[in-house]
Amino acid sequence: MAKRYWLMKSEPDAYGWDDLVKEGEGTWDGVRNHKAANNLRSMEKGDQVFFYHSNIGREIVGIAEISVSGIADPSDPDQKWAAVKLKPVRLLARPVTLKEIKACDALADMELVRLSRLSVSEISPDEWNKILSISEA
DNA sequence: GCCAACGTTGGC
DNA sequence: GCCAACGTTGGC
Repeated sequence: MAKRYWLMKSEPDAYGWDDLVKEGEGTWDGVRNHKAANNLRSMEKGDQVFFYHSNIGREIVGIAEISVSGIADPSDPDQKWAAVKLKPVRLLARPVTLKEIKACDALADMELVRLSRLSVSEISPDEWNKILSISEA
């Protein structure tokens, strides 16, 4: 399957970009929302992920890549929920804030904006490239 | 199976 | 700290 793009949110207090870099590889578990879990199940090794900091910063800070997909959530005793592992790729040239995303017509109906509580959402290649171009502008 | 009440998340 | 959006729960 073609490479896909995702956006994952985390509160930096709980698990931020710095933690991911420190560990080298992070497990994305603890997701207890069906829509988000479906997205996790759709991910494949090599997919690219924007790492978004919610609450503190409210900005996309870096790019990560799925390193292991389709595993069971280790924090779930029933092993019903999905999880993936991901590795940091690089920081963005500069963070792209939620404000900038909302201000951009091409990005205004991203799931991030429409469903602010969804912790894992899919991003179209166009949206991905647009965000990259904002960060490098 | 419907719907109101409640809890949680996250932006402001 | 407040409020809106959404998911879940529980009564019927």
